[in-house]
Amino acid sequence: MSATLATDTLKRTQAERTAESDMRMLAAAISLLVEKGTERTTLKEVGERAGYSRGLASYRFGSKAGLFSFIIRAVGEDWLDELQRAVKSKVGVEAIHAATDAHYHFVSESADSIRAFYLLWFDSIGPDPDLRDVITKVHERRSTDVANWIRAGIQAGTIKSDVPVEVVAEQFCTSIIGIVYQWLATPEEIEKIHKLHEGLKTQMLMALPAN
Amino acid sequence: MSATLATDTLKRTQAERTAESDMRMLAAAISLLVEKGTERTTLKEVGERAGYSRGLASYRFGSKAGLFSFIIRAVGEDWLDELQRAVKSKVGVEAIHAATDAHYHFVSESADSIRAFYLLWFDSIGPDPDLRDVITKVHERRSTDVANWIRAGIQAGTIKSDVPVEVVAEQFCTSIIGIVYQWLATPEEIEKIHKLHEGLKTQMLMALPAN
DNA sequence: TCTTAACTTGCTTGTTGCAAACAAGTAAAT
DNA sequence: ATTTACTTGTTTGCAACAAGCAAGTTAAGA
Repeated sequence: MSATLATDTLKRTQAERTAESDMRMLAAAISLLVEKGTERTTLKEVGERAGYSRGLASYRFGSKAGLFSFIIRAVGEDWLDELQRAVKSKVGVEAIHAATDAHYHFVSESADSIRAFYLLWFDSIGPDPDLRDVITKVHERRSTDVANWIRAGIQAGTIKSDVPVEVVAEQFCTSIIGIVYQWLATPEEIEKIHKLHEGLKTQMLMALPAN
Repeated sequence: MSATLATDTLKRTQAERTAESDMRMLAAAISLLVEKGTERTTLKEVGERAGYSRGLASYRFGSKAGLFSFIIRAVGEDWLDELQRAVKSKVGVEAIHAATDAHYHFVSESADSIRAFYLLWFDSIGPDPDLRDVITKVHERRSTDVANWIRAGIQAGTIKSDVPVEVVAEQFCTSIIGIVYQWLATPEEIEKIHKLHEGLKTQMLMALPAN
């Protein structure tokens, strides 16, 4: 019993305790979301699968919506950064293509955290203003990232200066959402998902003409 | 009391009885879905708002998933037909543009039934195989409709014969889904929704080049 | 500085309210 | 009379919250 956790040799600080229970409940929630979807994921089971009591998830996150927005924050931040890293210092169409490739890459690897993240994304349509706001924030962050890549392309002279930057950025993000829906609905058709990503790349190529 | 329903003057056949309760529960469910979303719509309230007992919706549809797939069938069929009617005998890019315009038109009119339909559409990601199958069917129907418009355009000679028909059709449907998500998430930004529809039209124009 | 008492925070258990699902009954049509 | 539409009773399970227990933290008095 004392050997279940490497860090279990007594005297953990309170901060360490919550950090660990947060991490373990996050992992438990993600695996449950992937297994059963948002509806049938229960706070009770999250706590128990994490190795705690049935009540802890409720207590810590206040509500199901609270847990869900915690997950989105935790996974979302990481992931936006990951996409940025894939793009590195690229600009214009190159940046967008790199981001699209990276997106397909992560999706095809099917990391549980990404799948859970997008499950919650589509759950946000419901009238929990809590969740909705968090998603809206992630969406805006993504959209401005894309717009900035386009603007940088214009400045670098690889994209005509009269393209409607924000509109194209929104189109890109909208297409990504559509693709993600397909992926969640029919994860087995990975080849279709790949084609849709490739199609999006050529679509952006046409929407962002060179000078 | 006796005047609440025009058709209430006794002696209705069993078929009429269920047809009416089905209709009234459908209407009640749609209004509840629009007001509260899928999560907080209860079978109890559907029955009561329709003017029946708390138990009827449960009894008739068996489960929440049962009610939801009934709604999708009822609204979905009508609506696919409506789109076909807007397209009439047009083919090729013209047909797709007409369908896109019609889609925007219905969405901007914000008929409750359409909104409820799409709320359920996004709910189908969860692991209710029941709902998922119904949605998949509607999606496939829509996709083949689009593919047929493209093929007809090729036959009519207005579209080059080497375009990947199914891929473009899937791209179109995927973009529509993305746009619908935006509409559900931020219904107040109707101008953005309009621009996304227009953008989709030019996107399809480029994906389906003339001979 | 050690001890220990007061407190703060993490976590658990008890309870309530409510919805889904189903069973068993009543009323209306055939 | 029997099938079919609908209602009412009951069970089960979860979210939400309240109240308690246990572990960690701070500080006063030696």
